[in-house]
Amino acid sequence: MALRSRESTGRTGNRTPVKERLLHVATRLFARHGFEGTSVQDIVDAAGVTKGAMYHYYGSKDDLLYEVYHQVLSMQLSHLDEIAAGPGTAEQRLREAAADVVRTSLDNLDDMIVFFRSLHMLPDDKQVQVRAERRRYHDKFKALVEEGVAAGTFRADISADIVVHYFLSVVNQLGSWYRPDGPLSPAEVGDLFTELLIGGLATR
Amino acid sequence: MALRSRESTGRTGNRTPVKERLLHVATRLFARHGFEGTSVQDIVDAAGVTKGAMYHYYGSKDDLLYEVYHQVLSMQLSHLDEIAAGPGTAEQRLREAAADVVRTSLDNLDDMIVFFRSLHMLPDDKQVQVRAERRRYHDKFKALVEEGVAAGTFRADISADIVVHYFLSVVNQLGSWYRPDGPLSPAEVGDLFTELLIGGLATR
DNA sequence: GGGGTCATACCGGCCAGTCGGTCTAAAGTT
DNA sequence: AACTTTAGACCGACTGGCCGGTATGACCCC
Repeated sequence: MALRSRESTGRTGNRTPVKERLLHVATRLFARHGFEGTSVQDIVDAAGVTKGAMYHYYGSKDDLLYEVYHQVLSMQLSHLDEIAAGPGTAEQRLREAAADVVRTSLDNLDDMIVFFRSLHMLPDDKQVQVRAERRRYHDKFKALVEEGVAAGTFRADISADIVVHYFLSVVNQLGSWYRPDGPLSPAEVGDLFTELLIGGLATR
Repeated sequence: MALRSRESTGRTGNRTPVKERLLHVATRLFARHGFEGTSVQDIVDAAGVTKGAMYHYYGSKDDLLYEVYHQVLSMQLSHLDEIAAGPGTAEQRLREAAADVVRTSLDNLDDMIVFFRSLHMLPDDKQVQVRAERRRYHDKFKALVEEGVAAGTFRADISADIVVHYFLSVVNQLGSWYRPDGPLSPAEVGDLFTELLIGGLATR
């Protein structure tokens, strides 16, 4: 053996670093078979390494799961920060934010599937962290809605909290019905859902 | 031993039949800890019986899970059938249907939590059955939307399929944020969400 | 005395995590 | 320039525990 053709890990022609490769295949497997339905052995097999490698980079199987959450959450939160602080009326920025969160979720469908299905498998302390991040997103989104209400653009008889729960539910469930090979692109779905949201919010 | 104080299963003063009690505690535990996070031992302990009892009434752990789905789905489908066939305009009936599905879901929150989180744990054949039932619900709901579009009440530029996915997502996610001890009753949430849906659908 | 209703003991399999070890390449050392 | 040391990257056999499911038989009511 030992024909390890330099360039680090060989076997298949896969050249992405082991650590990221592990996270990637783990996300995929978690999405397909669930967290509990995926053994560590499955993951390392799919990544073309062994358990030693995985436990070298990650402290536990839970760690891997946490990384999935952290990655997608921090990405979406930074998007929202940027949009909320940008120019435009409250309605314009809410439209952007809504379309963006749908689009990015559809672009990372596997992460979303894992997200809404396996949160409860995390150990309590990490679960608290995730919920806190999620809450920050929720509140930021809510602030946008409240701005629109204050401006008279949106109806005031439905609390912003409920509206946000309403719309983020739609986002979190994307993975349960959307098929990438279907007729609608992520951007199209984003636009349609944004329309439905704004329509429901608009004052008559 | 053998101080079984008649009245069937004794230990605690619980008098509901064992079979239903098992399903009930199983639902509760599945909702709290997930399907895979709940062992058969946990279930029978909580029900105050032993494994012998459980495997007497149910063929497997999966069976228990399937019962949860079947129960809530058939209930909601029969509701929808009745509403759709009832009197009123398309909009009126859609309002009723939307409010009802939210209300009944909130009244059976544990079932909903299990529902959207553990479907993938079912063996393939049962999963197919559940999806078929779900599809019937989806299609019936969709027909209502299409009726409203045909009548000119709802906008025609958003496909009914997307609208149904949109709203049922909201329903399926209820378990992830609603707290029974919160400020809103199930009926209130139903009304608010119905408003948001109809508003988004209405022609301008 | 037979059918329904459970209890108890037990098995085989899987699975997260561990641990000692190997390989390699860069960093000192002389 | 050869030689040693060190540290990171990764391997893979092993284990201890849990978990779904089964086999067998006791108890009770008709």
